[in-house]
Parts: sequence; structure tokens; C-alpha cells
Amino acid sequence: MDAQVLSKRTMAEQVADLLRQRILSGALPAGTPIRQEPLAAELGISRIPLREALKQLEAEGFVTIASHKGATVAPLSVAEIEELFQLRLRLETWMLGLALPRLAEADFAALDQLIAEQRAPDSLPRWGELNWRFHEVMYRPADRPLTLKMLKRIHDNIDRYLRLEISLSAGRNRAYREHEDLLAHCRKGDVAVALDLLERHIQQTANSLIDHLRARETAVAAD
Amino acid sequence: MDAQVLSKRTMAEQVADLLRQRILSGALPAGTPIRQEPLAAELGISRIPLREALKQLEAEGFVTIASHKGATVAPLSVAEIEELFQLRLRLETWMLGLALPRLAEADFAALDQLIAEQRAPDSLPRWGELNWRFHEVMYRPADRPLTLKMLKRIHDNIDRYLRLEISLSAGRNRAYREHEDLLAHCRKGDVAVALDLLERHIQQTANSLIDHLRARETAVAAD
DNA sequence: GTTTTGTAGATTGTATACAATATTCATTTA
DNA sequence: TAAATGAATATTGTATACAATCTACAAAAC
Repeated sequence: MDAQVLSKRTMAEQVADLLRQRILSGALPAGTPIRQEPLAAELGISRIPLREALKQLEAEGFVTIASHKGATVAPLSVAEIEELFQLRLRLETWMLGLALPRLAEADFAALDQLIAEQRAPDSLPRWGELNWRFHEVMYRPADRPLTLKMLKRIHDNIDRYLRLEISLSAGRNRAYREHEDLLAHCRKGDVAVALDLLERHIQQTANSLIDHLRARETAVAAD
Repeated sequence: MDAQVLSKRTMAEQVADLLRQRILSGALPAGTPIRQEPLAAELGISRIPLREALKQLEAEGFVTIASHKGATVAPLSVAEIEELFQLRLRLETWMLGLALPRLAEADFAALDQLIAEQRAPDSLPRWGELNWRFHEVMYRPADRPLTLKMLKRIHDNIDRYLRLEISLSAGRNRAYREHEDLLAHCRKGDVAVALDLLERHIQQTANSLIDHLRARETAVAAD
């Protein structure tokens, strides 16, 4: 039996999950104001649990709350996105270095499976989730749960911007190839090469996203 | 005029600050259950803003909330404290490397001032704050605001345990000497030595705290 | 015409009241 | 005696109602 399913979840928790999904999926893009009364009415609840959900999402970096003014979907500046990628670089190379010697055959099999799922034709809406799970499986043996939680938060915040760019499929195919390459070298236990590939993978992702965002920025400014 | 002072702060914010202070000062030690009704009554408010404050503190890592069971001051395991120190090591050496070439004379003066304050006889209750400000001034020129915020959170969570050990004054004096040493080499612009000293400073702090905690743990277990 | 002021409406913040869940402890049963 | 049951109590979760604050726009002052 799954305890999560059985345990009565609170309204605030369910609402937080729902809104998080809407933000990650792009249904609520950055900057969207969140009015409490209409949203609570739509969800059929009062504003109290909604406010608690918003506080939770604020802590996760998805929402900005200004006293007496309300909540909006948090925008990330290009500088902040760059910083998040730099954090990923530092933390993930550390984690992979710790985890690599402890990766077992079951982990490699799971990673193969995830790459296959990512390549499936209808996987696009689950791209962010599958991408994170790939990285998570690699880092979990490092046995650093707080760091892993931090990394998930960083990934999620990046992903809602990456989504725009990854739908173009060119970057997506590159990411899959890099995952395969990285996995192959992890299997061989080639630590130095694996860390180098991971570093480049993160760098590449950062560069293509930031180029894309800068292009959009100037396009918007030219309007 | 200071906008912060003028802006009307919400009850939830004030309560969060108050509780955070009580937790950091040790007035509310780890594991203490937080009952909403009595606490709200003591503060002269309703449970609604108190609940929002608790949600905020949960996000900051100071409080654990279990549905329908209530909130407690979050305990940190020795393993989690070790992980937090390892995160500090990675993030702070990175930050100092970025910041060092950009540290100006005004920064060095501020750091001198902070060491002097730390050495003042009545500074013990402000130890955590002064210690963080010393590190913060060093890292701020790195211009990585998200990382800086993350580090503050880590420092605060460590500090409420460090407080127990630092009151013994032996470790405190060691910390001050290490700060002075580190500052001297930063002034000289000696990057390699400064990074090495910072690394050792964090390691030393971690070791003495963890030894202390392990000793207490076995002492308690022997009860 | 521009800026300032003031008021009405919209929106958030919080108190109160009630519902849902968990805990405690006396009672029963094996 | 020990485990199981269940009602009484305590505690948290949420709806409703009201207070405080902000926003937008019209009127007044310069």
C-alpha cells in the first residue's frame, strides 16, 4: 500500500501541486498575476488554503508575493538563470564525482530506460520530469539528500524557461546525445571524462537557453 | 528614509521574524513542538498569520510541519550538518574566488570593524550574526545574489547548533584568529592561500562542532 | 496642461467560527 | 496482563466575515 495515496492530503498541498504544475507546464507564464478570490472560486475552496499554497510556491521560487499587492508567477532574469546554471555546474559535478563509484547495474539500467522514454515521440510534455529523473538517478548514490533537493528546485526553475527552447527539438536531440555519451563513460567508470562531459552538457544547455532568451529579449524590445 | 521601516509589515512577517529569532537564539531548541492556539494567544493574534509564519519558517528549514499533527522546531541530524558544511565548502570557496579580485578598501575596512566587534566582550549573543556578516561582506562582490541567499540560510541553520559549542570560547577564539589570518591574505591578494585558509576554516569549524555533537549524543545515549 | 488630492472599488490581511483529523485514556476483550 | 476498541478531548484545517491597504480615476488646484 502506498502511504502517500492513503494519507489525506490537505487542500493547501493539493492546490500547491496544481499551481506548480501549471507554472512548470507554461500554462501560467512568468509575470502572470495570481488573484486570490477568483482562483479560489475556480478551485472551489476558500482563500486560506490558497494563500498557504502560494507561500509554499514562493519558497520554491515559483511565485513572488508582495504584501497587500498580491502574488505573481516569479520571473527570472537572464542573470539569475546564468547563476542557477553555475550552481548546477558546481553542485552536480561534485555529486557525480561522489556517486560515480557507487553507481550499480540497476542504476545504469534505469538510466537506459529513461533515455529510451525521452526519445519516445510523445514525451515532449514530460521533458522536464524525464530530464530531472535522469540526473537524479545519477546523483542519488552520492547520498546527499539536502543537496539533491536543492538541485531539484534549481532544475524546476530553469525548466520552465528551458521548455520554450526545448520545444524546438534541435536542443532536445543534442541533450539526448549528451546524456547517452555521459552514461557510456559512467559505465566505463571513467571519472575524469564523465565529469568533463557533464560540465560541457550543463554549459551547452546554459548557452543555448541564454542565447535564445537574449534573442527573444531584443525581439520584444524592438516591438 | 528607509522604505523598510516605513512599509507596514504584515503580522505574519513579524511573527516569522520573532520565531526565527527565538529559534536562532536557542530559546526554542530543536524538537520543541509549536502549538498554534496558545502561541497565537501569547502573541495576541489569530492562528491565520501564525500559520503563514510557520510555513515561511518551514521553507527556511527551521520548522517541520506535519499535516494534522502540527509544527516542531526542525532537528538536524549530524549527517545533515555535515552535508551543510560540505555545501558551504563548495559554495564559499567558489564565491571567495570570484569576489577576491573585486574586494575594495571599503570592504577590508568593514571586515576589520567586524572582527573588532566580534572580539568585544559582550558580543556573544550576536555571534551568529557577526560571523555571517563577516563572510557575507567577503562574498558580496562575487555578485551572485541567489547563492548568497542560499548561504545565509545554510549559515543560520548551522548556527543554531554552533551556538552550543561556540559558547565555550575556545572555538570562538580559534574562529577569530582564522578570520584575521584569512583577511590578511585577502588583502595581499593571495588567492591560493586565501582559498586554502577558507577551506580549512570551514573544515575546522565543522570538525569541532561535529565532535561536540557526537560527544553529546553518546552522553545522552548513556543516560 | 500638469500635478495633486480625494474618494470608490478592488484586493489582500486577519479574526472568528466551525469541520476534520489526531490523540488520549478509560473500557472491553482475548 | 496485554492488546483492541471507542468515546472524549485536543489540535489542526478551512470557510466565512470583516478590517486594512492599495489602485484607479475623477475633481480640484496650480
